[in-house]
Amino acid sequence: MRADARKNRDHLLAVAGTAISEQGVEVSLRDIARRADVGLATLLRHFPTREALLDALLRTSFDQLTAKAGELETSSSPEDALVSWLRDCVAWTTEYRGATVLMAAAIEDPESALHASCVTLRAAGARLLTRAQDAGLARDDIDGTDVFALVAMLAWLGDQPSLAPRADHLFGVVANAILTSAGEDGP
Amino acid sequence: MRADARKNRDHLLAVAGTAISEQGVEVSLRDIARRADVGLATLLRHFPTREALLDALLRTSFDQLTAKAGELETSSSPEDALVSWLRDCVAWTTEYRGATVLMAAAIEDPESALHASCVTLRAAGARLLTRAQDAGLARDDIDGTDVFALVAMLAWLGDQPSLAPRADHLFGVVANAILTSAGEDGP
DNA sequence: ACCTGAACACCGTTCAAGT
DNA sequence: ACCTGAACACCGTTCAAGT
Repeated sequence: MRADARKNRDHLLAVAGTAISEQGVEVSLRDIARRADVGLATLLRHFPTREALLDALLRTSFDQLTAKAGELETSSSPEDALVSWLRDCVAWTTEYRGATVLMAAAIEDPESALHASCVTLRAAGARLLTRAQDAGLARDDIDGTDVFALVAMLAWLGDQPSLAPRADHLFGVVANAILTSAGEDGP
Repeated sequence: MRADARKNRDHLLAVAGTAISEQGVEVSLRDIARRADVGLATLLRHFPTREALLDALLRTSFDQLTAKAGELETSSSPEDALVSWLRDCVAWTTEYRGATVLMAAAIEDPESALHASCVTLRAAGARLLTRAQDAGLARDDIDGTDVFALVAMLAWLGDQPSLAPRADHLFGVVANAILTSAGEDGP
């Protein structure tokens, strides 16, 4: 890549990051280009779709979360590892309002630029889940996709201004549900 | 209202209903007007915002759900009443893809055309919850807004094509969580 | 190679002009 | 009263023309 192109690309990513943190992932691409003092077509040249731009922005965070899962696997109890990793995932999405919808769409669309990252993330969560299940600490009728869905639901909740105040509390309710043995219906 | 205006209004509602069931609540208003053989400005005259149109369409269903809650309060056990009503709410939203986001926004925005309907719905759910709590069958650290949020989460899940297959299963997980006594952490 | 302005087909909003 | 075409300011996409 030519030096000027690299510079444009990096600058666009920086501007896109702040624009998205301000207005959410549906921010106008034209607006990002304007704020980066660059033609809209230049943005589209570097990132042909909104998802491609998101992927470039999110990949670092995804990699960190995946790495974190690996650490927790050895450093914490199966129960603590799973719950605190889930909490990290949900907390992280608050930086990217609206990203959950894109991630949900990407998880089963191999064409999506976000697909690979989402699959990796799901696998990391699935490993922590399996570990907790093997220790008899998590219900065994759920799998990695269920955990992905539950995280997505809680992240979505945090995206809704009117319901966000309940997000922390309901995280506890859901986490508790995951850690309940399956088949035992209530008290 | 003049006869021709009434006719336009009814026709617009019918067309909007089918358009939304096909494409979700974000369908183009221009498209609805086109399919109704009416000027776009005429649609906007009857329904000044998208939410006003949604409200007119959803009010009937909301009233039915509220009435259903009243029936269940006397006809079923506190546990069955709550769970089957929640199931009805979630099932209903599959008709209106994307409506959950609008409902979440409306529940705390008194200016929204959907506000009153959402508040009524939440109150109906809250009554069923309280009844179950009084019988010692539901955790007592949640309230009507939490239930509204949980329903919204599950409805949102059904809206995501990739996660929808898990919606039924996770409904069971969440329902189970609601019916678990609070404070009792796992087995 | 890389960038860009301009044209395109869309969107929701608004309003003066018609019946 | 009610309806509507047209103008407006936006959006993302595409591409011929520039450097």
